[in-house]
Amino acid sequence: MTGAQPYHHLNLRKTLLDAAVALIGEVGPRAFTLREVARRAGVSHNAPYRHFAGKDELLAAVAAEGFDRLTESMEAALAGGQSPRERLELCGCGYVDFALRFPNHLLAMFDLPQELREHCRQERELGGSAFAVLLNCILAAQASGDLPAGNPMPLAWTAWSLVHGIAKLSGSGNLPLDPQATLAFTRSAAAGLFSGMNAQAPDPER
Amino acid sequence: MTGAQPYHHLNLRKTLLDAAVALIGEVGPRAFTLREVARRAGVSHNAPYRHFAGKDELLAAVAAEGFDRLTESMEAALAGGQSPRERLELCGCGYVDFALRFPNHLLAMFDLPQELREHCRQERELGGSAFAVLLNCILAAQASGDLPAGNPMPLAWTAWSLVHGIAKLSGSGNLPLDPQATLAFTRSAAAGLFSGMNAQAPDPER
DNA sequence: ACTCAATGTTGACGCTGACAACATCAAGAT
DNA sequence: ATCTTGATGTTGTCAGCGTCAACATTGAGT
Repeated sequence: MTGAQPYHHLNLRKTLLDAAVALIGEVGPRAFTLREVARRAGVSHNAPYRHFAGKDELLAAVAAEGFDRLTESMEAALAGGQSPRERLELCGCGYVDFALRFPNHLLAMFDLPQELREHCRQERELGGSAFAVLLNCILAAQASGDLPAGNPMPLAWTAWSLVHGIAKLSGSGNLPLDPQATLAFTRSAAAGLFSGMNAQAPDPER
Repeated sequence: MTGAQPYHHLNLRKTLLDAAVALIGEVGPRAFTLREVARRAGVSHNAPYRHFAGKDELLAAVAAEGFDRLTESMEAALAGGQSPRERLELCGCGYVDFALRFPNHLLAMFDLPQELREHCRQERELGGSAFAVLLNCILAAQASGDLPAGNPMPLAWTAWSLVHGIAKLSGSGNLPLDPQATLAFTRSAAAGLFSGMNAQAPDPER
C-alpha cells in the first residue's frame, strides 16, 4: 500500500450519497446501480452495506436529504415576502426552485415505489415538515384575510398540486422554458391561482 | 402435445402488454421485470423479444397505450360541457380521471427515463395529441371571451401543471381523498384556477 | 500489548436483460 | 405433394446486479 488509498474512508456515507445523487442524474433512478455507486466512491461493491441496509435505503436517504433541502428552499424563498400573499407565492417558487436545482433529489423523492416510502419513517416526517411550511403560509394568509377562511387543506393541496405539476413537467422536459423563465412562470401561475382562490369559496363539503 | 398450449400464441403482443400493465401495478415500474411478464404470459423468457426490441420498448408501448387512453378520457369528459369554461374544467377532470383509472399507465408515461422517450417517436406524437385536446379547450375559451386573449401556452401549461400535480400526488398517496372526492376536488381547483386566469392578464413578456 | 467493534473486501448465489442458435409452424411456390 | 421461407417461440449462454456470509484491516480503549 502506498497510502494513497487508506483502508478506512472516514466519511464514506456522505461520499456514497453524493455519488448516488450524481448517478441518479445521469442514468435515472431506474437504471441506478448500487455497485456503480460503490465503484465511483472507490470502494468494493459491498462497502455500502456498512452504511445502508441496501439499495432502497440509500435511495431513501437521498430522498430524505431532498426533503430537507426542499424545506430549506421554501423557507429561504418566502423569507423575502412582505405580505402573506407574497410569501405564499414565493413559497411555491421555492418549491420549483428546489426542483430545478436538485432534479435528481426530486426523482428519488417522488419517482420511487411507495412501499419503500411507507417503510421509511424518516422520509415521511421530513415530507411532513416541507408540507407544514406551505400549510403555514396558507394559514397566515387566511388569518390576514388574504385567503378565505375555512378548511385550509383543499387550498394547500391545490397549491401543492400546481407547483408539483410544474416541477415534474419541467423536470421531464415538457415545459419548454429555461430555469429563469420557469420560475417567472411559476410566480405568475401562483398569483393567478391565488386570485382564483379568492374568487370562489373553498369546497364547502370538506 | 395435447393441443392445450399451441406453439404460436397468435396475439402474444397484446397478452404481454396486459401482463406488463398488471405487473407495473403490483411492483412498480422500477421492479418491473421482463422475465416475469413472460412468465405470466406463459411463454419463455425470450419470447417478448419477438414483439419488442427490449424491456424499454415494452414499457414505451404501455406508455403509448396510456397516452391514447388519456386523450380518449379527456375528450369523453369534455363532451358533456356546455360552455367553453365548463369544457375546460371537465377536460382537466378527464385528465385526473384517467390517472385514477389507469395509474399503472401513468407511471409508465411519466416515471420513466427521459432518454427512452426521446428515442421513441410514437410516444411523443401521442403525448402531443393529448396536449392538443387541452390546448383546443384553451383556444375555444379564448375565442369565446371566457379566457383573456394572448399567448395560450402559459395558460395551457398552468392548467396542465395543476391536473398533472393532482394526478401525481394522488397516485403517490399524498392526497388523502378517495377517487370520487379527488375528482370533485379537481373540478373545484380547476374552477378556481380558471377564475384566477381571468383576474390577471397572462404574463406579457411571453 | 491486547481486545474489539467498526469498517472494508472477497466470494458466492439466484435473478435479470440481452444475444445467439435452434425448433416449430403457417403459407406460398414449384 | 413437397420445398422454401419468414415469423414466432425455446433453449443455452453471458455479464451484471442485489444481497448474504465469511474474512481482513484498522483505530480506540483497556
